[in-house]
Amino acid sequence: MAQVRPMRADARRNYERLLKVAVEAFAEHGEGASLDDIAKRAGVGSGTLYRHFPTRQALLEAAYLDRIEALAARADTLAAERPPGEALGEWLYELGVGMIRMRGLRALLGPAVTEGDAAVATACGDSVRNAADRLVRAARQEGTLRPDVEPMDVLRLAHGVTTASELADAEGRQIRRYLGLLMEGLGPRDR
Amino acid sequence: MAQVRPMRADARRNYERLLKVAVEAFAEHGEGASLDDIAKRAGVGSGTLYRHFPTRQALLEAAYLDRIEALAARADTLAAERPPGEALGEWLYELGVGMIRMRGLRALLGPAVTEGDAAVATACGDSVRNAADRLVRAARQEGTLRPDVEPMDVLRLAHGVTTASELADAEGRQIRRYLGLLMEGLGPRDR
DNA sequence: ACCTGAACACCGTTCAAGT
DNA sequence: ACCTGAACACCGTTCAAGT
Repeated sequence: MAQVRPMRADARRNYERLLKVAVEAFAEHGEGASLDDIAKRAGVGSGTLYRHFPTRQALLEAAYLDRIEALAARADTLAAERPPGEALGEWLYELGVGMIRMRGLRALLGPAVTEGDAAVATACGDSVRNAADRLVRAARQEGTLRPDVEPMDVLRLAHGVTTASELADAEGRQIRRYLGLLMEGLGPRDR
Repeated sequence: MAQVRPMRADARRNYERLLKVAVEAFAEHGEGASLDDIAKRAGVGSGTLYRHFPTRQALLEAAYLDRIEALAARADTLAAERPPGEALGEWLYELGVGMIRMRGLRALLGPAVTEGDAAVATACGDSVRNAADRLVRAARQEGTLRPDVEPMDVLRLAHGVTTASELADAEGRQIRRYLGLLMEGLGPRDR
């Protein structure tokens, strides 16, 4: 692994300003927020934005990296505090609430759960997939999750249910209920 | 209701060419297909497209109206042929397959299941909601569907599950399985 | 009554020129 | 080494001029 050379002072400053403005812009206008506008609001030329973040996905990833890591850490906390099935359900709920509150997070997580043969190995994707892996494995062992359901299935379905609850209302008030119905379906067969 | 005056011959011709090209373009490039390109390919000025279809939604609706009506009719056929729960499941499956095959149909149906206090009363939306209404009511009566689940909930969740299966792979090979898990969750509580 | 296409605004992306 | 901003391509939308 190449040692990452420290950025020049002005580059570092621009990088940080861009991230700060990007989070605001994504919150305001969703994942489609104008990149040109972000550059302008950050007071840099558009070329500078592209230099630091060659694609929209790269910018999204950098902007939400810390919240993704917080979510991953939260998975461990929940796993330690509650029985596996409950931990998984609560984690998915918090993930869903995050995707609704921080518009742009969902756009970032979509590709991470897509069967993209390559190019999906992003840092964010790995964090989320690993967290889901741990929770799903435990719930399966406990017997509260069907054995044929994979972590990726759970992530995709949670993503879909979040979308569904956003269709109900923009604030996602149905998310808990919809996730409950999903979890019921993911439980062991019993008839 | 105002009597709809017949279109002038050239207008009618343009209208139809636009629809035909639009279906192709949406299939090829998804809901975001370039309107300018559609006009060009249909051999009309861009103004003509806007005259006939003031918004992208209006074009989507006109393009898919017949398939929506076929789906609504299909609901009645299924209701006559199978027990209610099965009819609902199969109908949702066919709806999902349609949304994956005809990219653009999902974009059309999204707003139709959104809690938009107004402006949602489109012809397409009404057809789909009515069909879902009949199937859901019957399944509830039969006892294979939880009584607290509304038709709109079912439509939204099916929409979400379809999105989830498209995340798995572009052809939606998981849709049957994912819908099965959802239907399990929508069944009566039994423990 | 309907159509055309130029005009305008906006956005993404690249790259030559600057420091 | 990094930044700037003009330049280009593309798209949505409107509207004056045409038939």
